[in-house]
Amino acid sequence: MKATKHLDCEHCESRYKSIFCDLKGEQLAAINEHKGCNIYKKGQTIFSEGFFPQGIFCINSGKVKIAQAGDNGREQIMRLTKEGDILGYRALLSGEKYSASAVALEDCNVCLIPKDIFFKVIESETSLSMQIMKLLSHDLGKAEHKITDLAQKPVRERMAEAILFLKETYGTEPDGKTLVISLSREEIANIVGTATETAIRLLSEFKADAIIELQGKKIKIVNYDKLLKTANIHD
Amino acid sequence: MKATKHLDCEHCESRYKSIFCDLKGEQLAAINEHKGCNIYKKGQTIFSEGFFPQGIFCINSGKVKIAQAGDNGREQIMRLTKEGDILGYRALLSGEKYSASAVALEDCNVCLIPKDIFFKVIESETSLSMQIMKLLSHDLGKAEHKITDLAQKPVRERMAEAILFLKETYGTEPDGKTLVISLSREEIANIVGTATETAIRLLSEFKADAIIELQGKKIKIVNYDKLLKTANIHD
DNA sequence: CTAGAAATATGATTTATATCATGTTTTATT
DNA sequence: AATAAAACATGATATAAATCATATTTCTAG
Repeated sequence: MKATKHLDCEHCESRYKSIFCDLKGEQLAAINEHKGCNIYKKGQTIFSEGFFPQGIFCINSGKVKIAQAGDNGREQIMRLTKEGDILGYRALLSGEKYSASAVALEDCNVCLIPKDIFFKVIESETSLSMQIMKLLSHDLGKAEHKITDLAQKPVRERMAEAILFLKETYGTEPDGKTLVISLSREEIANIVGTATETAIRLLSEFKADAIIELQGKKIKIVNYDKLLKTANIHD
Repeated sequence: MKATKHLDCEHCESRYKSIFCDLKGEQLAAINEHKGCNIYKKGQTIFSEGFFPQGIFCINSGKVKIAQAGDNGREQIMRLTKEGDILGYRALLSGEKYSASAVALEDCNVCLIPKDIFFKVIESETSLSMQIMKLLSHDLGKAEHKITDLAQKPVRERMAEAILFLKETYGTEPDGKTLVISLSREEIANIVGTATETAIRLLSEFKADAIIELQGKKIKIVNYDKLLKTANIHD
């Protein structure tokens, strides 16, 4: 982690996509003045499970994974985030320790808003509270869906769903097929909730079934319909 | 479902344990005036997955399960609630359809606050927003923990954890050991995320291991330490 | 009070998936 | 460029847990 030149909130491209999109004037100025900006290199930890939050992080650029460590040490990836997303709000708002760690998947520019400033702004701006409630309840919906999946769906379906999720979250290259995000097989396994070998095997199977193509860590979806069918999603 | 006599919010015992505990005066009056009170018999559905919420439910008395239907029709129980808890806020706040159904586990007294009243009160009362954010982020933390559990822990450990969870949620009879809540084996399986037969077998095993005693649907924890150890919980 | 239907229990069998083992390729480091 | 280390790949095997099958008990409705 390394401090970097101050990124101005008012003209921050990422802000428009964030929960702070409606903020202006005094409140925006307060955040802008007190926040700190840092660069995290790929692989660096932004915050760690078990610690108390000191504020809330805004991602200006870069991708981040939020993962929980299971008993056996194996990580479970809960969420993947990108520019415009905020990090660490769950723990901050519930008054608990971080229940997961945030690790940069690539070089990131991240700002930290101190907690007292954040709470002050929340109190004076009802629309922000609403945005956060919306965000939290959406997250909760996703999490609950994942619970049902894990409890009921076979790994193959979950793998297909995970690939769709990666496409949805980070999009594709101009060809509309190759996923922008590059993850290790182990990380993919930790999204799906399976053993690394199983994940590798399934990806090979999908390739053999002409659903995807693989080169290195890059995944190209060559038969979207079949992938969708494999995921077995209803509604 | 059957309308019942109006329950007065101001003197509602359950309210003190709820997110509405700090409300008073005008806002409380508004809710009190516009809400409806209903009785749900055991087994009746309070709201159903896939529908848009019309308001928020307050449980005055009774226990309720919140469950999601998986593809195969099998239910996954997400949460269990009791008097003082509110229901249906996730969908209402995210602006989505209900992602789960709520079913009475016993006869319940439930009030419904229309959504426009609810939103009006939220806007005029910052502390309520904070309460809701706290509630949502706590729920989210629980859900994420469950995801890691499902992905990584064996059924036996999850079953032990589920029994501890039932004790924590609904408490015990005066003996301090017998769980107050009675669930079918199938429902227990749907909390743990396993097949009904497996749940039955595990309960029999726990009994054979002198961890619990069983009579009918009643579960008595006779060796709490061993149960805790079986659940294999750290921190 | 009895018949039928659920729910519970338990055994036998199958199957999905984890684990173990080993080889190959890719990536990082000196 | 050479060597080590990590990531990837794939086969063989083990095993946890699902499914299938069939009693038995408990609940429910007439």
